[in-house]
Amino acid sequence: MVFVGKEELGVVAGVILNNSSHNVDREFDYKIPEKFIGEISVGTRVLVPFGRGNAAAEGIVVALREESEYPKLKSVSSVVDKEPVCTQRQLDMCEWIKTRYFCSFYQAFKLFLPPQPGHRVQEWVTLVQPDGGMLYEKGSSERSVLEFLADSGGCAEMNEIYEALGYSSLRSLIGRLSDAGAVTVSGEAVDGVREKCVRMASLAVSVTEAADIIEALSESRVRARLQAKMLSLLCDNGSLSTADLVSLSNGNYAAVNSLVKKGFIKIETVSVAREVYDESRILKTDAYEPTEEQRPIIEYLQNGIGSGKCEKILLRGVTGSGKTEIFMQAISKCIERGKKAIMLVPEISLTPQTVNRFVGRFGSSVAVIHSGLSAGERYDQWRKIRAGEVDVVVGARSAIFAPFENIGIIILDEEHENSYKSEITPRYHARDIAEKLAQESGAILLLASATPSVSSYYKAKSGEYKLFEMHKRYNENELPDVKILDMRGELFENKNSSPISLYLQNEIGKNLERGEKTILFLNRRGHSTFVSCRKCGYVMQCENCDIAMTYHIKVNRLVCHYCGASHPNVDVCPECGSKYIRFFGTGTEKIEAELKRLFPSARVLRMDTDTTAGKGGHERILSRFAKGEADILLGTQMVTKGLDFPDVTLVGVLAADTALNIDDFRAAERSFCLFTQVCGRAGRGGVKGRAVIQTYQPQNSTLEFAKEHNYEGFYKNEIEFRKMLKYPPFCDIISIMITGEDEAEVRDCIRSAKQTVDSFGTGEGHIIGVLGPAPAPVAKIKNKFRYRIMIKAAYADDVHEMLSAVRTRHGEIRSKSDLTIDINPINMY
DNA sequence: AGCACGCCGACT
DNA sequence: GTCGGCGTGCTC
Repeated sequence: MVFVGKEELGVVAGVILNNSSHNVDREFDYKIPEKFIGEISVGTRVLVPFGRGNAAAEGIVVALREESEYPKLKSVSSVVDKEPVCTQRQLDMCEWIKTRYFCSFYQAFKLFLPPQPGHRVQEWVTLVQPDGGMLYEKGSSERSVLEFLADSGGCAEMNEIYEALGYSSLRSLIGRLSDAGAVTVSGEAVDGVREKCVRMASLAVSVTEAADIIEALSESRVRARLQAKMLSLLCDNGSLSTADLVSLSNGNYAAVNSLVKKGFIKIETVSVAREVYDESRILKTDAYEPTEEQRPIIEYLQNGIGSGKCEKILLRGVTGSGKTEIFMQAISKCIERGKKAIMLVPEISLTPQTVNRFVGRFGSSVAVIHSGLSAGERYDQWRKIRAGEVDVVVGARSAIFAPFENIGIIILDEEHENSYKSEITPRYHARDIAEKLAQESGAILLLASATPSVSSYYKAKSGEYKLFEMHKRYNENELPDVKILDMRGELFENKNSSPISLYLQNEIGKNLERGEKTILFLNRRGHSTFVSCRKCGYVMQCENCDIAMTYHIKVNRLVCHYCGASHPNVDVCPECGSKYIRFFGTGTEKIEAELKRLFPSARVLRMDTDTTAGKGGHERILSRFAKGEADILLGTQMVTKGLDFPDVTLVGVLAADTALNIDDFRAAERSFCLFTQVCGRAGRGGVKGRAVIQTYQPQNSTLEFAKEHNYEGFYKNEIEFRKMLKYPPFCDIISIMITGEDEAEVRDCIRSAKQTVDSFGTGEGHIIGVLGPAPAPVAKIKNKFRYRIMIKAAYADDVHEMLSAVRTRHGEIRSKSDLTIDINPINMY
């Protein structure tokens, strides 16, 4: 028994395993051997023997106790972490996430750690008696394993043996050998990501002694002169990394070693944090005097921070109204009160510019987390946060899990953004997590957007959130004039078959003449959205997905935008053999070609997933545009965010209809945001901008509201529609999806899920409606069939029992198909 | 998830 | 008569 503080800690650990299976997703008790007592606490990862084969499994200790109700305990076999990697508070949150999003405990737990590629458990089998094999018959599998081990130097990894010998029941075989005392099995957790280490050299003698040594060495031959130079470098700099020492002296490592041998210098290995920004190159900024609109909001936030009372606030401020300054002054106060701040930004907006603004204000007390960082960089950011070295985290969705305690404020900028919702298990929404976290920490939750989500604005209007609004653009720039262009007359009246209307062509021409910049937006990449045979009507489809393939002219290939598969373009129809292949639909590549044709001298930059691949791809294109290397920026969604370009005076939305007509109840909301955002890019820096939205449904009310920059009007209209048809925020939508390669099995599973749903009836009125089962709109992706049931429930929490039952039932069937439950999914395909 | 136990068909 | 199929239950 060991004593930590006043608390008496037990010798039994409650461990939850890293096992996604629902059946074993619970606590298992293990004895803590004498040698590990004191090393293991709640929040430490351990390896334990699990199952009949005693496979080494990783698990997280969630409880320590005196004794177990279970009589025959196995023992913890090794300890993974020197220190606990999470707190009790975080473990409680895991439980909450597990319940709410129907993932396993360990999947939730992993959210709180930096991603660790290469982290795995190895099982080592070691030969005990070198001649033990003699006990077994020649040719027996036991004998083969022992011989293999002897050949491998007496020790091998379980997988290695399996791959070499291929026995299907290797584990039980090893188990028998272990019982017989011929081998031992041990587990080891290996890490792909480690601390970065640097060897630092410093003087082992005093500076005066060094001076004498330098003099003596300088008088000797060539090589010793190098040593003298190194010594004098160290005299000047105190200590240097061995690499710097070698490069600064223009020398080599032999000289360094020689100095060590002579005892003049000493070398220590120190771990260093990988830096993700260079503070010295970022201009320091100070808070500025807030405007009349900003002041009351800043004051309100500053008064609330540190009160220990959770408060939820929605800030609606038009683009350019100075929201960021409000965030920074609030964070400033938060730090002053000794509390931590989390600043969430959509991944796509997390540019060096964004980071620089925060680092410029808060210096090195900022940690940054986003997907562009290497695993090592993320790990170091995580360690810095955990060690309490920073006060502010700026990051994308996953930064909400930063290992902070004592949080004062959580900010979600662009709170309407879809990227806050995770589309992989655990399918959490950062806004929900933030709300829960703010509640538990007694922190301020600040949601901000120019076009808040309908749900959040509704909550603000009904008093759940406090609402602040800002209507003035900071530099008093006017919002652009928006023209809704009716494309219906284009072909027959204007005899124009180009996807760019004559009006827009004319406007682009004017901009080119005046040397002003243009942004064109089209929500489809590639050249043609589908390719089909004019003779038989066959549409080129992906072999693995139930989706038409997109033609990409640059590589002359057909590409599937769902699974990424591609194959060479076809000349003849694979179905009927005719040569009449035709390309339909318009993507960014086709527009690029069209612009070349219409304006041969214009410099066009295309920005989509294809041109921004790789690290810093966005940045590269945006900065080229900012530097004036192009006249027209053409791209998908990504041109609507990011840098501000002062000389953009014209924005064109080429096909508004693709956004307006998506089969999703949020189509209007998304379109409104999109158009508002993209139009907001026109006209900064004094010149009034123009925006042109091309559409075949000019009477559409969403377009009208976007034209007028009328969020309130849009909201009133939209909330009525949602209320009438019972859509969020008046309900939660739950998707139950089965995916698998065997279509018949997938159908069986979804039917059984439907039976379970039906058996709950309307769940005392909690269930508003059930749709399906039916194939999902994209019925197959990557060779997996997808069947789905959609449920509308007043509150997702109220139907938890029913969903739980669906999952339990699916577990009982033991099918190879997967079940996914998604609360308020973003993608409806 | 794995793995063992257990009860029914085609093989020496 | 046995070898091996995968249905069912358990894992601290």
